[in-house]
Amino acid sequence: MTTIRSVAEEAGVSIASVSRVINGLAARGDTEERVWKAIKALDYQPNSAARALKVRRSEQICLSFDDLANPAYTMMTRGVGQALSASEYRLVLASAFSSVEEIIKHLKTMGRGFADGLIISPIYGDVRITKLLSNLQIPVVVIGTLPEGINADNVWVDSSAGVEAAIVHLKHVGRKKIAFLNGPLSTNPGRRRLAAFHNALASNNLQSLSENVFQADAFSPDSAYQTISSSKNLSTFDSIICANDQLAAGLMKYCSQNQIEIPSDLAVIGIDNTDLSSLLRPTLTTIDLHAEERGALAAQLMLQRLADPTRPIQKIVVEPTLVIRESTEEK
Amino acid sequence: MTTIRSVAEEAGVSIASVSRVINGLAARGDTEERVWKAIKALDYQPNSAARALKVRRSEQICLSFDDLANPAYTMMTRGVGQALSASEYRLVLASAFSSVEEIIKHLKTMGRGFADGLIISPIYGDVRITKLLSNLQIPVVVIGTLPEGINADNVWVDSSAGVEAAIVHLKHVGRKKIAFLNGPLSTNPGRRRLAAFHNALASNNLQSLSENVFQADAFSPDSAYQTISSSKNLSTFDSIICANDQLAAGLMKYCSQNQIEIPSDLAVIGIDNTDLSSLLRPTLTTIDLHAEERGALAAQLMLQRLADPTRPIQKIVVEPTLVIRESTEEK
DNA sequence: TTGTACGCGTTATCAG
DNA sequence: CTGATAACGCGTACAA
Repeated sequence: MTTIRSVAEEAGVSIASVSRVINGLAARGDTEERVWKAIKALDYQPNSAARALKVRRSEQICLSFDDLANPAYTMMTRGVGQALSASEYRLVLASAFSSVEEIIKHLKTMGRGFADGLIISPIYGDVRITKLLSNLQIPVVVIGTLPEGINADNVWVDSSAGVEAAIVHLKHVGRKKIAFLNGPLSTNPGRRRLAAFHNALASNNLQSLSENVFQADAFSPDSAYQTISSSKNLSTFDSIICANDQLAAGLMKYCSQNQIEIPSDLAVIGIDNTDLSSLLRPTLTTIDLHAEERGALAAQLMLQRLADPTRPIQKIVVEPTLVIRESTEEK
Repeated sequence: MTTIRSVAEEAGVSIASVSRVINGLAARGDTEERVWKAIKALDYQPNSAARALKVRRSEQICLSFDDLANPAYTMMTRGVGQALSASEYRLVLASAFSSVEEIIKHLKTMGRGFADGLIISPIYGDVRITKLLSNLQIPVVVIGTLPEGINADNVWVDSSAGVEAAIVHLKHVGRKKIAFLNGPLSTNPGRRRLAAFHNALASNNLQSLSENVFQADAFSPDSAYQTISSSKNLSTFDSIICANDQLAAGLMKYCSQNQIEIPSDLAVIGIDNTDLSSLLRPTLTTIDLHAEERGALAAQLMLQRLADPTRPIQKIVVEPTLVIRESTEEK
């Protein structure tokens, strides 16, 4: 193994000089030159564990969320990864595959100092998670709604405004009987989007028809398909907003199999603007929540906080964008 | 900060005893009890940097690939993440966002000991990557074709067999004029899948029509769309195999915009069996290369090698599966 | 400007 | 079975 000692020997200087050269501190020209030469010759790489132990920084940032299967999180991961790739920090992934217990396990190990910061998108409102987060000794950036009592940098998107815009749009293209296909109510997005739906109906003077909420038990196409298949009142509505594109895709599959024409029989709107939305037939009108951008913003917040721990807490609000495609064209 | 010393003090024993208790070595009943009590009381977590420095293991496994934007890699990541989540190892992501230079940068830092193993899917045949890989001091598992001269555990899928099966299937449903929509030739999959196409045509006594290869410059829907739009001979063919589902989706978009009926005018086959394939209209016949499973297998190979560095090199071959859907139904 | 020496928090060795 | 102590590789006072 090639350590800082071997380099020092090779270059004929002390280890202190090698360390200084590496960390860009003052050194005489020829010393510097010899050190770099030795480093190249031996292909020396500072040991990150020793360095971390000494400087108390791991140069790693942990990204934690609930389910990598959800494309929205994939997009976020890309944003974070891209923003971090230019920095000195590595990205450690801690996806929990939809289990609160796993997230808690992860959070507990965060005290070990293997990460300098945590970016987390906590979709379950579990109090244990909140408690662990608030006890954390490293900076936290939350993507999504900030849990009660947590004071952290935050990237937030007003999904309610997106749902509102969707309903305004539906009204504008002449739809009045609007339904909502929701994901699990055990999640923050599920609860928030449903509430937004009801509020938006009211604020637009639209009737809230009975049984206008279809409740899927996961944010997945299959779950949407099951839910819709087993409920018999879809034909009551002329339009439906889905809590994400995956749900919309599952719904559209059901429609195409049951001779329900989109958009003539039923207008459909999704959320997230995933790749899916422009590839489905018809193409899907959707609320872009800018997941990738939010990931990048969260990473930037983290880098800034790491660079200056004293700066005031920041909250960045991202505005949703309604992307209009074929699935809501006028009849 | 609470260290092993504080725990020792609290428990009234030596730090050596604390270390032993933690690592499950022999200790007298009451000693053990007091140590655990102190650990709970102080909420002690061993510092991972100090531990890594001492035992020369970071308990991290690095996953490196070229582009997280490609759903196939997302699926792989999930497989790896899930397989690792039960282990003591963390998953460090090093996605390179389609730049060879970035991969090389990552590989160079692997010498620092921040990861105990590297799982990599090198799709560019760059010699510098091969060289860096062979110099690595930690175990490597390669997903995909093993670069010349590299001796590593390997998870390989015979995509040629998949293409062959696709062509047999097309022939069986009465298609004879088969085209191929390829991704970049600068990638291993691009080169291999194209070769497989030509071989399969020959072995099935099918005519290789002129200009039967459409060459996209990325494995993305947009790229497929551009490529097909700017080439005027698509109507020459009655069927087309695409180098992945993304390309197929882009192609299908073009078709639906240009009144080309699938499957009656053109049968379409994709590769990867991503979520997309069952959600597109018509649903897409595709070659499942079992990306998630390959990721999980690679992780298992890595865990096994880490547990026993002397075990012989393993190569796991995954068989592709042709998933038949609507896009290749008989006319 | 350079070198010596110490400490970061652990694990592991070796006497007791 | 336990406790003192020497590493692990690096960064940095402090002294030269």
